[in-house]
Amino acid sequence: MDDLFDDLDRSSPVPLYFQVARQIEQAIEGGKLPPGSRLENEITLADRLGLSRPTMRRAIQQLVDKGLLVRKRGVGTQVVHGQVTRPVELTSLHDDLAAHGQRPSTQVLLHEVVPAPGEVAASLAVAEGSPVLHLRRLRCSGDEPLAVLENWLPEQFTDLTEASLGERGMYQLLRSRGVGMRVARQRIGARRGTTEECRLLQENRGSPLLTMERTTHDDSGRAVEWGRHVYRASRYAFEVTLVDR
Amino acid sequence: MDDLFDDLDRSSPVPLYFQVARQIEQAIEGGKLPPGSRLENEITLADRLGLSRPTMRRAIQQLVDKGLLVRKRGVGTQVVHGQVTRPVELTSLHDDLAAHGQRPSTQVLLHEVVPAPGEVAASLAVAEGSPVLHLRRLRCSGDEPLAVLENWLPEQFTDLTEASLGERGMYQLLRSRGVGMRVARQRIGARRGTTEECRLLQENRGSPLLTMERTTHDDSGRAVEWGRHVYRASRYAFEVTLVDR
DNA sequence: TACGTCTATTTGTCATGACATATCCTTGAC
DNA sequence: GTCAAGGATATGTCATGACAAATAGACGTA
Repeated sequence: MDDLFDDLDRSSPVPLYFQVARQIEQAIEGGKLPPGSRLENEITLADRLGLSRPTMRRAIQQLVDKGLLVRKRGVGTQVVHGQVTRPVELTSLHDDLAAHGQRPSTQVLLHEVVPAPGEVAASLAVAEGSPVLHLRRLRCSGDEPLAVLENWLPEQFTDLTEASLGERGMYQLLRSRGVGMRVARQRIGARRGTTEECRLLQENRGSPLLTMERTTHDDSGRAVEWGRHVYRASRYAFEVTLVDR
Repeated sequence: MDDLFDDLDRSSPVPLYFQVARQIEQAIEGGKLPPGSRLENEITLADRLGLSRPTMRRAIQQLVDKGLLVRKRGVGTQVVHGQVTRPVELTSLHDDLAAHGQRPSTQVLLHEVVPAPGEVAASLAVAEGSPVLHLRRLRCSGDEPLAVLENWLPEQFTDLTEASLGERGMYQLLRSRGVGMRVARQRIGARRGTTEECRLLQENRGSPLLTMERTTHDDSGRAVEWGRHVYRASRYAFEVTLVDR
């Protein structure tokens, strides 16, 4: 019980609360903290690690937000029962696939700069008619088609090349240009696929598809991207963790 | 700019950071803080309200988590562009509908206590074969059917009556019994509806439906409920806000 | 003009200390 | 034996103080 933690690196740029959170998370994944088990109280833990209580609290809170821990006032902190799943985070489909050991590939179906139509302009909060980059891509995992991704990006990104989009995910490209994406609002629904969508995705005509509409904002609050995606319902699902605070 | 805030009530049981967060939120909704506008720096704000900086930070952070604000080190805090939507929270469909002024109603299709099948037992983290309450309900909004809700609850809730479930939402019932729900993991997908589902939902045969599988845990980390729901894709969608921290 | 440097501003991280409050368990009274 | 009161324990809230680091703008130099 006592050797749950390795030493902390106070010279590292990685914040202390983050180092601690990761160690607790690993302890949970590794079975050292089985589901339902109780953590020591935060004051003792902080003491043992030579940390202040706020720092310790922040580490624990981070895992509560991830849905791994549950706290109850006057009682303590416990590990949540049940299998640990991976929640959706602010990543792209491309990154998700790569992280799961898949081999993502992309085929650019459409790549054009057009004047922003009304709906697009409203979602991106740019002037109607201002130049935007309109993309339509087919995303595959291995040999299997997985999703049709349609996106619009504001003027500052109209120089993204078709070739670069074929190789690296859109989020990766944006990040490498120094864009700090912070918030995304998604709307997840379902509908029958169009004939063309089903053809692209190698599904039978009229198959049910999972739809996702998303606006992503950067660290200045400006819209960076608006997208309408359709996924093969037979191969894809969204996972979400909700926490009440 | 200066009269953004009402006075704070230090005797109220509502935490100060929460009172502040709500006031900022109202200022955003009311247009006093338009999209893209910058907040004063947190030290000044804290001073003006007679608060400490950590408390002010916590208020702001709460709104960042909700996707309303965006912060950037060395720069400041800004209001996110774009329409403000309501993210899904840890509420039931019943509560959601009621909050939107709809008139939710429920028809209990099935209400039985059965020995937990393997899959259910695993999701609820109870012994296989232990008694569980198995529910199947049709949820309507006004006159329109909206979803078929199938749920399993562990032994301690097997005494929930069919009548009570017809009147109040399941989450409401659980809360009134002192259950503090804290974490839920959802998996959102899509598929074609079965013949019976489509009949219940008054959809054409084979219509696409939005599916949701969910496990809810209470503040002790124990599973409280496992559910498999199907929603009419033509009338329902999930909204999710993701924040990168 | 163009470029790099310095500085002011702002958020990020961390420590210490205090009191409030929910919960559980023990103890004691009836 | 049952119920109520009280204490122990843990998390929740809040204040104060300090330093680190990223950013943007001003300034000076080539």
